[in-house]
Amino acid sequence: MSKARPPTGSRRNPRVSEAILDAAREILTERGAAGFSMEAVAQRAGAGKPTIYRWWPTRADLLMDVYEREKLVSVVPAQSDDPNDDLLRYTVNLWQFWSTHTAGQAFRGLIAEAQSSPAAMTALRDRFLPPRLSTIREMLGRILSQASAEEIDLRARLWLGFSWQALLQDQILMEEVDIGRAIAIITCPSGA
Amino acid sequence: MSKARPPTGSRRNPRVSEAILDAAREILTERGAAGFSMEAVAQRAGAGKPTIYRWWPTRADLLMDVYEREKLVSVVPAQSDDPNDDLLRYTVNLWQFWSTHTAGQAFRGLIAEAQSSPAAMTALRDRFLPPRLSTIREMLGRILSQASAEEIDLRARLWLGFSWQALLQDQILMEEVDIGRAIAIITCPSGA
Amino acid sequence: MSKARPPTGSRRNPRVSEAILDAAREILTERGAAGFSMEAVAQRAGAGKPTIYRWWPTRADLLMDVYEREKLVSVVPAQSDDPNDDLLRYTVNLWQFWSTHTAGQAFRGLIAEAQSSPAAMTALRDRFLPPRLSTIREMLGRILSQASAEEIDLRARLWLGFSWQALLQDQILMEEVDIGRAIAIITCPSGA
Amino acid sequence: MSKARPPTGSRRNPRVSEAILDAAREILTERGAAGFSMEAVAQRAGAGKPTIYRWWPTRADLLMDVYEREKLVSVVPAQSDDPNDDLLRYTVNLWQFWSTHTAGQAFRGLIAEAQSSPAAMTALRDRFLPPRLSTIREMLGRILSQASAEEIDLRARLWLGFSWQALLQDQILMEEVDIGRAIAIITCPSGA
DNA sequence: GGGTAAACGAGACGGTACGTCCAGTCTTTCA
DNA sequence: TGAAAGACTGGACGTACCGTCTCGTTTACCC
Repeated sequence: MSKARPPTGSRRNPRVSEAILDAAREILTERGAAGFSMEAVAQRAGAGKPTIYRWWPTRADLLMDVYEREKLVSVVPAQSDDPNDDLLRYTVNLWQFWSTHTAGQAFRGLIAEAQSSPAAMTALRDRFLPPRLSTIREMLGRILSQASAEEIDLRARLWLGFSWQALLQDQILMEEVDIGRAIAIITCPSGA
Repeated sequence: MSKARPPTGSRRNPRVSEAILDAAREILTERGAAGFSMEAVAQRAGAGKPTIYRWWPTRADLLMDVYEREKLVSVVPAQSDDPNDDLLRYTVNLWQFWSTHTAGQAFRGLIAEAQSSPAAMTALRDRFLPPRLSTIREMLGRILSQASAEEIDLRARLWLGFSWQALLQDQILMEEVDIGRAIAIITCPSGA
Repeated sequence: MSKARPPTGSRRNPRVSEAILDAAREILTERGAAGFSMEAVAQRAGAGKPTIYRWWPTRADLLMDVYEREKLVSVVPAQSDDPNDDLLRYTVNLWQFWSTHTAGQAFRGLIAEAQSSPAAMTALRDRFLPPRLSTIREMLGRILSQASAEEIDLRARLWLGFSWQALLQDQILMEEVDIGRAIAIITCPSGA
Repeated sequence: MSKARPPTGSRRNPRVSEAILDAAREILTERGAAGFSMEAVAQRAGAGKPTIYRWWPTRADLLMDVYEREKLVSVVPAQSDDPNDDLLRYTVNLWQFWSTHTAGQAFRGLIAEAQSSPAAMTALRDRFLPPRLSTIREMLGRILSQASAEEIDLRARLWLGFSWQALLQDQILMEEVDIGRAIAIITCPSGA
């Protein structure tokens, strides 16, 4: 599986990073989070393990990077004049993205890793999630324009949890209608 | 109707099961999900690995059993005349249970395991969660007495996801007020 | 694989011994010395391991017993008026016996066992071999009527070694002619 | 028991092989073939099991290697002008070698292993024995200069068997006189 | 334009854990 | 009371990865 690659000498070789990320992606797609090991990635990429560890010190780093690259391709928050629909579209796209691409497996692996590795937990909480939560908060803010930051944050967590429980139970195949109703609930106007 | 002859031979030794579950509990408490290995449990329990595998064929089985036994001790759904408060109490107790006992680590380990082991995923989804979701549905049903089963189920998932995201981010330390507000949101009356 | 068997309570049940020996024989035949374990025998016989250990305290005992029972069937030293031919016949029969029956595997297992178990070594040397060596000595004595006991014993060992090295190398398929020539050599008249 | 050893990186570290072979030798000497396990060798050598399996895929490989290294030290066929005496000397030396060194245990372990492992049998028959049988054939050839190859081969097997039966019965303590007489018999001139 | 430094493939290495098999012993049940 | 059978501890099996380390090779940059 090792592709012939001309060495670049003393500068970082971008082909190598590419090969490694490709390999990681392929393994996640073919064998899921279970088959994902640094060993397997190195093997498939035709790279040495130290090379991987040099650029991605932990498994979490690699998983996050794979996820990011996939993300670029598809999920982008829209900004129409119906913010409610924007959030629905975004959510539906995200679930789609998780179910049809490598990303779902990468994310599942990342969350699993975080349960046993403090470093991965930190990376997840402090690096990976914040920008994503921001996006959600921003969308929710457009819907509930008068709500406090705490209120928004709480609803963002509800949204996050709803998506996670579906992913982590391998139940991300859900009718758009149902997702819409869930969105409706977590955006319901706060009790006076 | 011929009476089946009861099998002869030694009976399962309850002290052994106890020792194994105790060891598992202690390891989860002391070292968290990361340090939890069948090997370590066997070691600490002074038991042979085959003995463990005889009664708990997979890691998930053992984790679930540890969780169950802990559960008996503490979290029980109340049934007062304020169903809204019942749900809050239950949730607060559960988070408390997760944070102060072994249970949180066991559950985190179980969810992580399910991400890479199909058997664990099946066990989680088909054996572990159903009774718990039932409890939640029942409580939600008392609050939203006119809602359809699908509606209740959806809100149960929202509740589940909210709890999971907190647990899986190691953020189960939350003000009771906030939990209350989250509960309020997922029980908000469906838009007429 | 367990055959239904009425239990007999506090008297030894001959059916059990039979079942165990049968199982041992079958396993040796089907899987060779490699697959022969007390566990497997107990399993196949539908017996408990302690039952086996009660009557055959070591693996060697069981192997020897299996060998003995097979032996009754076939190899008997003849006693014609050509003692040289008697020995040849006996040897050829023995090799045949080893190659076509369970016995070869049992014997190989016994010798192997003796290399790591002092008890098995003792049993082999002091119980199993003596009667067999006697038979050989007796036959050799008829051929070399004037040789001393030491002389006979030495040649018996040569005969024994010749057969063993063939068995232990899985090379017991040898032309009768060659066996005959080997016999001729070890019975050659001692140098004057 | 692990001795500090500088790592050598991507080239095989000879100190490691040494440590492993030393450990294997020591265990054979101290505990005999019975106590010889890959686990114990790894433990004593301060090496990981995979390291052992990398270089010696089977137990037989390791036993053979231990045997070879010992051999270098002592048993070498002489070539005087009395070929008969050469063979005697060689045999006596070999038995001595088996009885006073680690080698006897290694060889016994190897033969035992071959009875239950086809791979070990192959290694024994196709790799280990041939050079040794050649030596013997060569010596016998010098004694019986007119004998055919088949004749020599047969007598080589007699010699081999004689040595084996002594080793495998733990009876390698034999008077040199007796060994001499056995040699005399298997080198007796073939009947006209 | 020759020497140095970094990146890289390769893979050895000590470890930990896996899940399984077997040896022997202990305990319980039943005739 | 003693035979039978299942449960048990414990040790070894052979394998998969972990993360670290050291090699030797190949450029790219700097003096």
